[in-house]
Amino acid sequence: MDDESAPRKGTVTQRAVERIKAMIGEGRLEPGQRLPTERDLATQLGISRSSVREAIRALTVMGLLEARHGSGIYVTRLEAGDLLESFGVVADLSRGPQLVELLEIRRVLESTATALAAARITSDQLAEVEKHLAAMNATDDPEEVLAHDLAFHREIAVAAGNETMAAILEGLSSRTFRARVWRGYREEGAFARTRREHAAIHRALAARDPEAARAAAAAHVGEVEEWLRAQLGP
Amino acid sequence: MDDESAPRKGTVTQRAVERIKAMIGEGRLEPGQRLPTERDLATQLGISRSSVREAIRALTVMGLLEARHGSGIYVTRLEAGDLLESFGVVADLSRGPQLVELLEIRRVLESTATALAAARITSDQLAEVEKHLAAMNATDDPEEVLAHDLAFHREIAVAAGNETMAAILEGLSSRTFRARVWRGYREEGAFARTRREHAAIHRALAARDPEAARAAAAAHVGEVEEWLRAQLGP
DNA sequence: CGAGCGGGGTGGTCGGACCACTACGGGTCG
DNA sequence: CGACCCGTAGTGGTCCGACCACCCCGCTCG
Repeated sequence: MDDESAPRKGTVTQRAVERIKAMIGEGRLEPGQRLPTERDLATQLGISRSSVREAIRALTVMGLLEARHGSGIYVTRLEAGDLLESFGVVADLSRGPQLVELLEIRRVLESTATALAAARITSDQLAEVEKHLAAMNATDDPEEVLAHDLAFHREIAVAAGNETMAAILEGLSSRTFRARVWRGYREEGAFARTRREHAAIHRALAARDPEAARAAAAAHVGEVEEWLRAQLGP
Repeated sequence: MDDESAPRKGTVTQRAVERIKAMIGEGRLEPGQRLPTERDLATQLGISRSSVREAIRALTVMGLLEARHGSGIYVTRLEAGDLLESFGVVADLSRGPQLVELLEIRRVLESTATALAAARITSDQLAEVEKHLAAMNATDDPEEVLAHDLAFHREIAVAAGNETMAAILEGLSSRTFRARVWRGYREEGAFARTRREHAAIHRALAARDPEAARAAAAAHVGEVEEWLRAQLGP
């Protein structure tokens, strides 16, 4: 005796996923709100706890829910960062030509974000960018350089004012992704060139020059892109 | 007595996810390959079948695995379409300002893709685009118009030659997403304008003019973007 | 009044049973 | 001889009940 006429399509778990997703989509479940117990959900949906758990697992991976051991299940803030967290696996698992495609996308988005940032960045944010730029140039530890490199671009993406774009770029620049590509790249004397490119980006930001910023960012990513393309060619 | 030193961090299921993901990342599991049965995997990983199932569910949502009832579990082709399938939920669940951000991203990517398509599109692909353009203008059924509209842009994205970008745009144009935004948009006499914009895009493609194509696509998405921004403002 | 310590409730894991479906092969019929 | 049908073994899908690990909150005791 269900409260609703149960759709007969798909597996039980899939139906549960759709129903919970719909509840969130319709606003019946607010961000941050706590869901009923797994056991209660099982009763309400008329399915077993195992199936409920799989549905929750699926929604957790999608970034809609968050399970806290011993506490309960909660709806995430539903912000870009939450929903695009799993986007990074694409970058981590892509290979060959697909890596070039990803860099092409990153070039487009990164140049746009940098241009927007040039027009909107605040003094505080600019200071933060400069901090990472200096730290990047002050050390030779590849790990630390990479960390500040990531932070450098992340700060710029945030300054662009489009959180969703920043989240996507975050995924496209995930640690393992860049580590994989740059391992070979950096060994070809690209270190100095990278510094110059970063300096150029910073200069354009400080000058509040969107066009220069767009060009500098596109060139920066384009360098890596071209190198990768050459690696795959022959 | 495990075969490997088991990392002690995180839940059992999460560890299983990481291990299987790593196997795929390292190439030990090829695309299309069949995995051991859930029962065997449980034994090999030293965990219960329930946990294995949750791990598989997670990897399925990520687009890495595909479970076929009665047959087995298989690695997907690992192409952009598989991995970005769940990307659409972002578009379906975003609201308010986040919708504008998504349209901003779509404008950037769509204009780039259309420009690339103008340079690379084949005669066959162009004919396909024209087919959807004609079909779109030949009917008044909103459902059918929307379907051909989607196909129109999808064909262009494919012609751009970047499958990953096409997959992202596919998610950014998901059926429910556009239906939600356009419900109001279309009612404001935007129907005719949309036709003109589509015609302009097609003209630029036929003329193999990337710059014109970029501008037409940017204007097309920008129209909706501005309308949505205005809706949210006051 | 505060720190420590429980206990109840939550998600996490486990094992085993059964169901639904697919794939494959042997048997049958034309 | 070949195409078809059907049974069966094996797979993922679902369910159940038990127990574990952890968090939160209130109670107690110093």
